[in-house]
Amino acid sequence: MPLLDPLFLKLAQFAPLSDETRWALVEIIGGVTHYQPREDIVTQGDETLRVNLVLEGWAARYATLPDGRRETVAYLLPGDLCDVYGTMLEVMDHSIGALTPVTAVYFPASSLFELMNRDKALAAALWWATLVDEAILRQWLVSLGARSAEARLAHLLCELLLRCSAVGLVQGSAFHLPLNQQQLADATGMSIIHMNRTVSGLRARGLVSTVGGGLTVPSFDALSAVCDFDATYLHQTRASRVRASIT
Amino acid sequence: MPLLDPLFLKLAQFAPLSDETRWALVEIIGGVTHYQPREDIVTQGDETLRVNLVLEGWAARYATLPDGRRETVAYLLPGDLCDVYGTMLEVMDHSIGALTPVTAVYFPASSLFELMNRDKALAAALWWATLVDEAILRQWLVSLGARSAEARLAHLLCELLLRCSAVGLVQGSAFHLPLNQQQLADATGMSIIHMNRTVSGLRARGLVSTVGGGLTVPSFDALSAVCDFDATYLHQTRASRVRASIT
DNA sequence: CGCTTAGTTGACTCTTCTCAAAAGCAGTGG
DNA sequence: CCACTGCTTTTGAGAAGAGTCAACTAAGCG
Repeated sequence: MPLLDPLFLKLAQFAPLSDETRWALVEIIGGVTHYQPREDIVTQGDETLRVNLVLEGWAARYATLPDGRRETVAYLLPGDLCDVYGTMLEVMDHSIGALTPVTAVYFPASSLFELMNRDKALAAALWWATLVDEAILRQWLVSLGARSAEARLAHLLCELLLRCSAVGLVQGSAFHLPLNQQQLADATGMSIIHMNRTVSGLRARGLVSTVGGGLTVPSFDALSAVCDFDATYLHQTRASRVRASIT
Repeated sequence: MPLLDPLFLKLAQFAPLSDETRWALVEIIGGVTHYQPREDIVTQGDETLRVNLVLEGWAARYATLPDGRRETVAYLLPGDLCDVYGTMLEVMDHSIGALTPVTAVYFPASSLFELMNRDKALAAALWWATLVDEAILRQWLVSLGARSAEARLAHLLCELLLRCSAVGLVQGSAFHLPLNQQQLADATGMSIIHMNRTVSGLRARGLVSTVGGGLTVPSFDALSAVCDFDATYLHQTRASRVRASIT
């Protein structure tokens, strides 16, 4: 079924799912929902009875600070599941909101658990996805703690390019990112003004271009050089890394 | 067995383990190892065949940058397991090193998986621990992205106080942290000099004191006020939160 | 008592933030 | 077709935060 293809493509980086598993997943879909930009998919304090899956568009995990500032701690792309094991914690300690128009489905947590109990290959693939999410979180921490503003942005773009590529969202050689500078600033811990100047810096060197909203990366290799990007932490298989290496 | 008590105390925050589970864990211990400060417990690139458990002392997950700088992305305290599901990824994408003298045991990953398959209560408790680790990672990200240096340090200290308290490492009302300023700087993305000035700032206000190495926190409440600390993300049960609320 | 490590302080530089305002760019309605 | 509006991007200037270099002090240890 094409509906869940982004998930299947993503998990195929670890191991392809069998047709039986795919059908079983389709059968336990609880519903499809559309979200507008800025709309919450899950809000801090919500109970964790559903496992959401983004199919189209971009979303973000974020925390809101007492002064109203928003800090993004993860991006969710098509194929990304939100909190497979979330029911282990009673409530969400942060929110998930749409950044662009988003189409998502959800699975009842109980149905998904039941399926994972029967289907060890699926369980392993979802563990893998959870661990990669954690590795991404660690890399973001390294970025904020130790990389310059420019390297921080470049590293983020490299990561997003590879993640998008894995789910078939990179056509040809250029990668286009549908986020505005405020959204990028929230994720990199910069003010929007500094983000603007950082973008300008990369653009002046031809590493990104800004046409029609968002950023476009013409060459992965050139960009990865400015931030010593090492893709190991994404734990993609060799096959998918080769597919991703379109520069 | 008192040996694994830190782990049992930690997991009791989610749900107490049965005696059977405790004995089963003791039986699959693969070995005990001691580490000196600066010594690696696991090194980037290592295969993930063992699951380490810290029993005494402090360790840290860290990444090394091209310029030699070290960024700490997590602290491991007594009771903390390293990468229960690590075998899902082929190699470690970062290192784990001792900060103080450390005593650790390890479980062969295969034995632990087998036990978790039989013992759903244990599996659930370890999932819980993994999810809390991820929540901590997100909070560190919020700290680095959006909090001031002073709030960053205060938030870290509040977190460590509660985590230590949960495993019985806080005696009386004062909490002592056996880390030096360089180690704290590595974890908060500051230079050691700025960490020194930040510590001085908190000390001048009586929020921490420095006697005989490391930091001591006399009052949790006073410190939590300077960083708007909200302990929800640690997902401790009410019982353990009450126990932890010694100020 | 000298050695080593950790903590402290000062001076200076550079990154990044804040405030403020202008410019570019849709979509809307007259 | 054009003014109007709201949103995003861009630019400037000054201030604050944080890093670097360098030197000095304090504390543990053989």
